[in-house]
Amino acid sequence: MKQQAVFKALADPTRRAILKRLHGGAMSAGEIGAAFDITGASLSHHFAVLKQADLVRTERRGQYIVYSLNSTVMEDLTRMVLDLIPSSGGKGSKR
Amino acid sequence: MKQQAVFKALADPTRRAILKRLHGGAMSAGEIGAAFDITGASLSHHFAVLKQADLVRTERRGQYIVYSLNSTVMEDLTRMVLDLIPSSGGKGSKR
DNA sequence: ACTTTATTTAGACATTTGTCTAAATATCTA
DNA sequence: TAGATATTTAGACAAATGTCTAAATAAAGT
Repeated sequence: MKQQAVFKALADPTRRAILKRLHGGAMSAGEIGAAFDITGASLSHHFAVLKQADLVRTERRGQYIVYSLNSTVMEDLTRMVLDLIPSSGGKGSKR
Repeated sequence: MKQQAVFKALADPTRRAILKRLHGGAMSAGEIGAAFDITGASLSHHFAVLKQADLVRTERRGQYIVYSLNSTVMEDLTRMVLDLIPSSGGKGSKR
């Protein structure tokens, strides 16, 4: 599974901000990057990490590359976290 | 808030395993460490990271130091993650 | 008081991470 | 085709991370 990749991806504040930025819907790399004070190259690196964790999807739209949240993996994330917490009804609740 | 510290702490698989190990209740550092193939010093480092994130509590019990989950912060964690996911009723659902 | 057991601290070291600049690739438009 | 715009890739570099060994601290049992 991609558990490790997902948690690693979430460990960086810029990447968490990118995910939040995508709540409103799909955006191009440039639009997302406008909110951050780092180079496009650094942004692209963060996108790669998010993509590897399968947290975002990409689609080329002409000149642009459009990013969107992968809600499936987002749900997996919820499960992963709940699994970390006791008494959540998950595998962890070994009573 | 400790958001960054919490996500950083969760980024390491050993630390996530430690948290899971504590589901069953409080355990001494040594008991926890028995499950891992790293030195006590490395374990201690992981404990420090978890403590800084306020994910665990410590209490000296004679010769031992006993660790337990801090369920308050665990709940905060849930909120943080849900906040990362759209349409979860949190701040993110700006509609 | 000494010894043993449990845990942390200090310091070193290799690996990973986040950032940058410069160059490459892809697409659009004149 | 040439030039402009958007994004990624390659390579470098400092800082952070996870690990180790050795030494320090704390409590318990003789």
